[in-house]
Amino acid sequence: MLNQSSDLDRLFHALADPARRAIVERLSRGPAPVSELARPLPMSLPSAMQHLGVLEAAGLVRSEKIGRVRTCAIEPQALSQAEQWINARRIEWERRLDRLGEYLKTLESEGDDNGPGE
Amino acid sequence: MLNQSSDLDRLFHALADPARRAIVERLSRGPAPVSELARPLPMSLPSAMQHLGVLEAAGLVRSEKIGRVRTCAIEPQALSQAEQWINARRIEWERRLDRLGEYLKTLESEGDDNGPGE
DNA sequence: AGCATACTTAGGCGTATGCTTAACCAATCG
DNA sequence: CGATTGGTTAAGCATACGCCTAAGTATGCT
Repeated sequence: MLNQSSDLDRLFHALADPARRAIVERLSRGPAPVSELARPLPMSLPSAMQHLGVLEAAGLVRSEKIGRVRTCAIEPQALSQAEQWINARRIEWERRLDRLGEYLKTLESEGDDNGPGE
Repeated sequence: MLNQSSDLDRLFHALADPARRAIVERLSRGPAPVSELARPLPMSLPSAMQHLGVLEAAGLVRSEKIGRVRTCAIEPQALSQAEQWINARRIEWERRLDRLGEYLKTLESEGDDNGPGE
């Protein structure tokens, strides 16, 4: 595949799965070991670990192994990136709607009768 | 909060692809026909249409066919849902960090020596 | 009518994803 | 030390994804 998987690709992909979002939700309330993250999930431990791997690859989760326990924690910055992309889109369409509003006002005050450009 | 899952699944999945994000970015600047959305993408028209289908299934894009031209437009509300989920997570961990801060302050002022819970 | 345009549908192909079980470390515990 | 607990690796399999080409439909132009 030609895919060079950008940061956002990995981020959104990581969030596109209920199990992974559940993990993020849990970790938003505080760090936890792997087994605790896996327990509520309807799947085997290795599968849960795979999801954890995806989250870690996306930079959403950081983990450290102490003794035989790996403790996971959320990495808030990563989520911010996704938020920023979404925000940027909103800014764009809001600005566009503003321009459209201005334009319509102009038409109104000038009594011009051209159809709207879009 | 436990389950409108598949909505978010579709949403984040839709955003996890650069071609689809490119389409959303383009549509944030205003409506466009299918062919214009497809032109800049490094793929065939049918493939682009498939992406469009994913975006539409996710509720991110709405489209209407007039004559032989299908015009697509963005559906801002859909993106808001994703934003809200992300926001909710941030609220949670910020509140958690606040509580942690309070706790540490308490320890400091009381000179107590119990190990930290987390 | 004949032809171009703008999609749309159908079928197929290779890779990625998600899940499972079984086996394998490594750090405790009795 | 041997058993248990917590995690990791390996191998396999079914399905989903993303892409393609080829052919089909519907609209508009001349």
